[in-house]
Amino acid sequence: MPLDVKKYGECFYYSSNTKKSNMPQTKPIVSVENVVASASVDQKMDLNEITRTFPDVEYHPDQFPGLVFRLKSPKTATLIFTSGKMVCTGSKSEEMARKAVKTVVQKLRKGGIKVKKDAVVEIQNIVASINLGGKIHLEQAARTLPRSMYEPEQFPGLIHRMLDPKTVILLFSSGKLVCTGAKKEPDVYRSVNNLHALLEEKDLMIYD
Amino acid sequence: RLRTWDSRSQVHEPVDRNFRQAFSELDRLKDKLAVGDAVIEKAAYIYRKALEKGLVRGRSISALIASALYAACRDTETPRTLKDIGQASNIKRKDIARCYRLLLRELNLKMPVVDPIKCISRIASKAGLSEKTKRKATKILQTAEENKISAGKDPMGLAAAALYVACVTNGENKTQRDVAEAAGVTEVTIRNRYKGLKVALNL
DNA sequence: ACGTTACTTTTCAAAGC
DNA sequence: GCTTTAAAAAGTAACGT
Repeated sequence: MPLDVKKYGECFYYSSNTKKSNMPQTKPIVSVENVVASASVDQKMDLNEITRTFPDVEYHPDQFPGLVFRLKSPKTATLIFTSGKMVCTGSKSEEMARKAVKTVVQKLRKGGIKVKKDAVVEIQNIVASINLGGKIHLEQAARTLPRSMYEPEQFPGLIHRMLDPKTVILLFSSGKLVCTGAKKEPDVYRSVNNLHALLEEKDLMIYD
Repeated sequence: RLRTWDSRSQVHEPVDRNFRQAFSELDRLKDKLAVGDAVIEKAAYIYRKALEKGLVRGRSISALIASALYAACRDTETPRTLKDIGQASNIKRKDIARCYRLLLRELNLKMPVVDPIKCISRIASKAGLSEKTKRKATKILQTAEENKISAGKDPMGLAAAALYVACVTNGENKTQRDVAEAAGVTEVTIRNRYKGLKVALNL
């Protein structure tokens, strides 16, 4: 469980007498679910050699040019390409993603694969789930939120494209959200706060 | 039938060739889906806009026509599902849905949310249900929307469940399977929507 | 009529077709 | 555009029992 859940668990609501009118009634609970990072060791890699020394990897060059290197801890999947570039998915935090890439490089070296430099890691995408603590009036939101699409025949959530930060947020009538596209964790929080304030402002939240 | 559009086209340009192909396809879909002229004209208008914006480049014309037609149905509140358009056009539902979302984004179109009440007639006629049952189902859905249990749910599933409940209360002998088949949803979906319906309606 | 698994949507990088 | 990887949300679907 993320640190935030415990923190918010103790003091979930603002007391009604101190609540400012423009303030959300609840504090959103945010949980980072997945981090995608790209990395590069800046050298050519022999994927067949890696396949020979690590029997658990998946490498089907006719299907996909990347080799799949899975770690049990942190539970991640790293794609390794012949160029020495990599893509690491499945981390629950930015730091975990960096640690996962380091672990992969360490394992390669222990297996006898020469890797001269340490990998340079860049965070590409962060996916988070959020609970706003109140229901959302979805069809009203579909009419009033700009850059939004709500097509229940195709998907139960409303898709909203936020411009700043540039993220995409999926809104569900339960009051839960999914925020994706962020490159920094603070951008997730900014996106959620922006949207939450907007929903409050437009009277699209329903609290019990 | 498409003389209006032909006269506006410039016969020797590639654009015209594109329009002729597009509109003959639209004409074919018109009969298959039994939609009115107003819907076809709207679809043609949306397609023209997409062409002007260069959205056709590298994309299948048929898929775009089908998507424009779906968009026109949505805009005119003509109840046709992606499945309907898919079967009539022989284009995968997923591809039509993807093109449709692209049209919404790139042309900044805003569609009304599908009203399940508008789906009742189509399902009822396919399943051969009475006018009385249709009226009952409409009332059920009106109450359901007031209790906002519709959010996020497939409009066809909601309408099908309402019709099934209406059949039971009116003593019309139709099985969940009959209604599900007419609506293009599964019996499981009717059962699931029915659960929410009986809570909202104290059934 | 269950339960399980799997698919729908969004995001992003990688190399190649 | 497609291929692969991961993850959440809630709904629908298709299996098997």
